[in-house]
Amino acid sequence: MAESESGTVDLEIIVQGTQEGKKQELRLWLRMLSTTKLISQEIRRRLRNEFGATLPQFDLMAQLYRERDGLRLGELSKRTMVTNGNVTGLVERLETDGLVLRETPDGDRRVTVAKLTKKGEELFTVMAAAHEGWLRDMMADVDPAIIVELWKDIGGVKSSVNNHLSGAAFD
Amino acid sequence: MAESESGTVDLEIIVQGTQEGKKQELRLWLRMLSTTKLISQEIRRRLRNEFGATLPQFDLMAQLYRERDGLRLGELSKRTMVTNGNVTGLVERLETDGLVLRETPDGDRRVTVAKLTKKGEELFTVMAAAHEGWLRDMMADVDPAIIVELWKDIGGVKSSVNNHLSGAAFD
DNA sequence: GAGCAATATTTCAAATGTCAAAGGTTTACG
DNA sequence: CGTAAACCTTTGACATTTGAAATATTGCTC
Repeated sequence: MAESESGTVDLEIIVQGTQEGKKQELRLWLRMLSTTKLISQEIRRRLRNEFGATLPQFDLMAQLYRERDGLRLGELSKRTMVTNGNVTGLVERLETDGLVLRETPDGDRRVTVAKLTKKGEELFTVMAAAHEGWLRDMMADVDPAIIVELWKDIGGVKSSVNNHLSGAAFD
Repeated sequence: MAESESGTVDLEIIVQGTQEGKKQELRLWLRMLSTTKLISQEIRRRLRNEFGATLPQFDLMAQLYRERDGLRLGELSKRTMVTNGNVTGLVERLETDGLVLRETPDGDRRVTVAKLTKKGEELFTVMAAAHEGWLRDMMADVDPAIIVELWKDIGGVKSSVNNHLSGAAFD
């Protein structure tokens, strides 16, 4: 990081400017998208082969795992970035498998809260450990310092995107 | 976690090591995933509102646009990172809308080649320009140098992942 | 307390996505 | 030739996804 402060003009920037200069964002986006797809597919494959689970199910369970008191479906929807209607079906299937249960709190009958069952917790614990290992494996060739830097810089991208949405959203 | 090179010990690494040290990859992955989802949703929304198109359709057309002679469905499947069966339906719908056409080459009747129609080309040209602009907007707050750096470093991640897949794939 | 806006979830139709199996075609080999 | 292996696409069963409309419940206002 930190090239060319004030005063001097950096050659690299000039080169970029003349070569392309405009489509850097598009190029970055395409690479982010393909890399994310690649990793997703790999995780999906392993979740399926080793646990008979799907990635959205894993994501949903991950959210419930860190909120042992359960989450309202709307909250689940926000945290998993999945639409409401989608959460309904997802939770339904997980309930069928006995991994999640639904209950309506006394105070407000509009609300449905989903929780992990004992069985769900146990399964998730195993899956989460495997999942973390898969990611370490996949990124094994990447310098740890780069990983930290990527995390920060992608955070910057995320913030920028959040500030330029047409609809409404945040982090 | 294999830190510490020879001689000097970097403070930052120590801090990382004591704080977490292990889950950096997972943390990065979660951020990549959420950021990608965020951008995807925004692009999807705008494609729908402004052009009545979907993101997978746009992706598919983008591939055909840069291969004016058309692509075999298998090639389309690889480039869009979508399964064969999915490409079939995608192309079918685009054909219904008159944006894409299918033809079987003389030499090999197993093959189906998809091409953009005139109408498809014209629509894609307009969409692509808008699409690029949206990305520039969304990433407007990110330093251009960071964008280039992210592109490179994510490339490194992609390579690493490709080298550690359980199934088979490449770039 | 009747009516209505705000909340929260579900339902619905259409599209996308995976995987596995089935269908044709071509190629290679004996 | 004739058959088996290899190749390419489609089909089928399910799961996920979105967006919009429908339901249900609560809370507020007059």
